Amino acid sequence: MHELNPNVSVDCVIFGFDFEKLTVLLIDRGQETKNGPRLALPGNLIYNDENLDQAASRVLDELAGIKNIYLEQVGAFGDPNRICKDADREWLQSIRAEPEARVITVAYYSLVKMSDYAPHASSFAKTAGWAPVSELFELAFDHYEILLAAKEKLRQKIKVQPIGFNLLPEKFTLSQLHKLYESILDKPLDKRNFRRKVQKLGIVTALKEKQRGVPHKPSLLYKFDVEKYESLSENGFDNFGF
Amino acid sequence: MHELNPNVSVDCVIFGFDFEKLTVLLIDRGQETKNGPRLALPGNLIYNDENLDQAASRVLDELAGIKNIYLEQVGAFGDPNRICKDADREWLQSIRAEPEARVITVAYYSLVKMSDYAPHASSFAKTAGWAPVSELFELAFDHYEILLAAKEKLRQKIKVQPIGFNLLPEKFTLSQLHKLYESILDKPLDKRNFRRKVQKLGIVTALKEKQRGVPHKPSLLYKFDVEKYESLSENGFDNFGF
DNA sequence: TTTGATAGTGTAATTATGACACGAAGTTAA
DNA sequence: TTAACTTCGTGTCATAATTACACTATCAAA
Repeated sequence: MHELNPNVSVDCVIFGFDFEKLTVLLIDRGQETKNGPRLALPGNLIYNDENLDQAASRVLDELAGIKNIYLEQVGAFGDPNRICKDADREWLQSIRAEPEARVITVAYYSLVKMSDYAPHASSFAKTAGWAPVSELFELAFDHYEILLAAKEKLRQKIKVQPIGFNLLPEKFTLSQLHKLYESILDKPLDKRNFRRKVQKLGIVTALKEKQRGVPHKPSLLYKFDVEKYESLSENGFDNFGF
Repeated sequence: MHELNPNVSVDCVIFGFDFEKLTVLLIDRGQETKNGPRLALPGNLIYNDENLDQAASRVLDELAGIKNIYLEQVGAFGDPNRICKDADREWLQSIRAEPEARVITVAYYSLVKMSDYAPHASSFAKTAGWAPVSELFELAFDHYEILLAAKEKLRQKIKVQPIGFNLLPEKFTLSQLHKLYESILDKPLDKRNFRRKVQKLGIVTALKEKQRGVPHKPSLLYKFDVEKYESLSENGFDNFGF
């Protein structure tokens, strides 16, 4: 039946990249609650006739207008006190949860091309906006904990699979890719070694086109080469790591 | 309140190692159901006043008498049809789930020293027993899918952290460790290269003691050296990979 | 034309990996 | 007691991957 499950929600950690830092999409719950910060991850209860992945996609679309993106489960979070029933009563009602129910949440992270998604307001969130991950230190509920877990999953995943391209536009420079990897891995990577490695992987193709309008030497643009990536994967190659 | 949550369960993939193959602890539900095999992962509904990790530990203890072991979350599984309400009505009742409720499960995997745990029967399971992972092809509900996901998590994890020792007795031989890694990674590893790598890691210590009672040249015994491992970890070393 | 900013490039030393074979040390059975 | 069997334990060499490191080129703006 198409009804809300009062015990299970999904929360989405939507990562973006502003060419400088890794960012995350947050919603502003409008008013300070007694026990917590205003900023929260977009999330909502699931319906009983959808699976978890579908629920995450739906929430992403409803709350941020985002469709068809890279989405991966982080895990389930279920501390009995993860939501404070007193302080967050109003909030719980606004998402149609029963204020007395215990809510377990399944967290997802997703990677989007930041420019594609101008955050929009919804009935649930007064406003939504991008915040640099490294400048956040608290969020509502247990969402900061979820954010850290998502960041860690992303870090591990990107060491092993070339998913970073989901955060960049179709055409990008190797410097941008470089900074992206540094942001996610939280450590400096040698420029020349990075470029050598990327080029040896063989999954980026240089375009016959340069950056325009920059006040310095323009960089060659590259694209992620899906065909090459897939043919490598099919042939058992599985080391796309950094 | 200490009551069952009808919508959320935990299921545990308990891995063991019989010195030949990776095994998993399964319970036998006693009778064939209309739609599925008898063998299932140990699992049960959670209580509303425990967190998910606690629930997994509790279930492990109740269903298999296992305490204080390595435990890691695999993820949440929530397909609306993961449990067939008609065929499994009896089973649902036996674990006190409401037959009409939709149950989402949070899966964990754990690593135990097989010899420490003689599987026992419980009120939920007629019998419990170890089965080689590689010889299984179906399980009740979506448990085979969960098993595969757990195996994959374990594979990824062991590439990066020395958790394999949880599957071995205190004293073990390098050949046993070697076979363990081959079982988990599902591929042959060169003996000499493996031994070189393990020894260079510096987290096993040779004992002044040999294997006894084997009908061939006895092997030196080793132990996992927790202190060395921790001091390496603290100093930022993080490549325990294979 | 100078300044400032980023792009783009190569080498050499070190370390890690992968392939490969045989004598040693026990037990068992003839 | 000897022969057969099984697993243990070891080293080298070729190749590949990683690390550390510095200067010139190209563009825009002042």
